[in-house]
Amino acid sequence: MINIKEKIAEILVEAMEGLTVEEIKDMIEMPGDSKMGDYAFPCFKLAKTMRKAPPMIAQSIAEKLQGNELFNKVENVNAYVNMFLSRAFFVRELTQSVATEKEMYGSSDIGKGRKIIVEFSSPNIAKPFHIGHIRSTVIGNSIYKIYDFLGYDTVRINHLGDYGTQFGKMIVAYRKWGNEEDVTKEPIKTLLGYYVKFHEEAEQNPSLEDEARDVFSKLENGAAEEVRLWQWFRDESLKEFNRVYQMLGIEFDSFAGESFYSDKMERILNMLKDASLLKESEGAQIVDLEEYNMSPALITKKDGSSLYITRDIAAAVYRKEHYNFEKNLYIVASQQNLHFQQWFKIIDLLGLDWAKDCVHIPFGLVSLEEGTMSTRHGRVVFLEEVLNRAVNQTKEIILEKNVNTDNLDVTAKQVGIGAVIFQELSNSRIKDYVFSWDKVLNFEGETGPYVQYTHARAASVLRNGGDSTIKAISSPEAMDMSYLTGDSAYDLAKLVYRFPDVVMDAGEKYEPSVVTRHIVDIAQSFNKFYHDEHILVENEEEKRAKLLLVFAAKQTIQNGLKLLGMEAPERM
RNA sequence: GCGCCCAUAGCUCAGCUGGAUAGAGUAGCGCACUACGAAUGCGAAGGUCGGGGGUUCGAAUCCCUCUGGGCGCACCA
Repeated sequence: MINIKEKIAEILVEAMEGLTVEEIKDMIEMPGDSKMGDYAFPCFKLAKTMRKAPPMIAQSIAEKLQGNELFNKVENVNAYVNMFLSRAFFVRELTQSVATEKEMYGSSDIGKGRKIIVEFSSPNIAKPFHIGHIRSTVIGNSIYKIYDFLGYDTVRINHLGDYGTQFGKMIVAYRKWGNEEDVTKEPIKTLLGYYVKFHEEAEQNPSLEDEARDVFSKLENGAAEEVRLWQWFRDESLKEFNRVYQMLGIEFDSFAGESFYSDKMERILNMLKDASLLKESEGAQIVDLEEYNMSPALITKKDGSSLYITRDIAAAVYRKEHYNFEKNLYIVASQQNLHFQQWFKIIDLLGLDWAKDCVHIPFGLVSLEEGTMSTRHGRVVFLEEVLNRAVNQTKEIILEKNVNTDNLDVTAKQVGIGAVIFQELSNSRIKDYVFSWDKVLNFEGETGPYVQYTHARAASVLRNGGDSTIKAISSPEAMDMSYLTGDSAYDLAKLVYRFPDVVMDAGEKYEPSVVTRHIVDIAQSFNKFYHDEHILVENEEEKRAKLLLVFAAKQTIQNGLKLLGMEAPERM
């Protein structure tokens, strides 16, 4: 498809000395108000170099552009050059591209041969998968989808929290109060119970903490009984996690969690020693980061056992050697900002120049109305329950509205789970939010169901279009686009046109909400078009042209939903 | 105490690397189903962009400062 900004810049470059096409391109704006044109060029900055008043510069530029086939009108308003595209020409270009590229519309090959690792979800074994975990899981999955769509060679890693002192606690608790039958029957709830009980007891009896650390130390040294229990807890937990991943339609390329690096940490310790970075303090080994304005990083405890920072360093080194990534992304809560800053600095100090390629992508905190979520106090909302309730609610709505679906259960799942995902990806990552049932079960306004509904509605129109639809899509070049020059049709086309840029932008910012927002805009614009214009008209030429635009909108919404990790139902 | 993040309509949030009159959704109010799906659309109303300085032709956006909130800061992850 033609790149309009570039085209404009190429024409303008002749009129402006000393500026490159790229620089001019960056100066071109797309006004929010279409009365001021489709593209605009502010001339204020040029005043100094060209030594002329901005309005005069605008006037001469406008004259240069007038008469070009790309534009319908070019005018000079308040030192802005406002450009109005030739609508028929534009809509033709656009709809042809979408009809040709279809499910690849918006994709790119800029990532070809470039490896990117996305670490996300990473729940703690033996603890429930609660609503706090949805963020890393869903945001990470979408970032993976976006990079995949941009042509990158992606690796999804679930860095399971399957190691550490918490397992010492779990094992101690199991031995004191647990039994095998309960764990097998309901693994996570039972294990959580042990964990909670452990902390209650430990308040009275602090020596339990030491006992737990001791047990973890044994586990790390390969003691048979400890390893057996740990393995069992891990297996049972994974079964339960996989059920949630399946509901969400999320997969991973690797489940190499923290335990995977158990035998790779000694090497890291040696590297740190060789670089003279290790220092003893209060019996523990630390890296002093004071001159970088950070608190010291604790590498090993006084009993010699490891901490997660060392595992993260070991994981990064392993990944560099095993995958040779170009970028290594961590979708982890903002609470861990300092942790990442610390160990990024440490690998930098180790002289590993790829430290700069490791990126922490933080997101805000989810809390409950009654306060911060706390696993050990049992104050959590289970993700599975949220998903199930959303699905049930959807079922009720479908039955109540008596709409036609192919399959009630499948559709309810697509819409209900989609609603939860969509809401999660609606706002900027970094914002904190308070979980509320009312909000997560509300399907009106800027929600997933709204976008999916719009998609289904477009699908319905295309079905009703029958043969005309097929002809429109198969030979888009044979269309009379003058039927698509009305404001609502044209506004829709402009939004569809921006989709590839939006995907790119979302990738650069690691921000799926950019895609979410944009498909809401497209849906709104489509619904307006739908109300303003009759699509299935008598005139075959007009009908086909309009169906082609409907197809372009529907396809773009679908591509966007896929990038969020959602389904795009044909009926709902 | 130190560090990082957030603050825009009653509520939840957009606002692109500074650009023309700050936009959606939601709640409340008033409309529109004899056209292709009303989980929809349209209209009116709703703002000292947390306060104060500064840079600039131009600031919600950049800099400084204050206030309010969140998170983190040694043997958990």
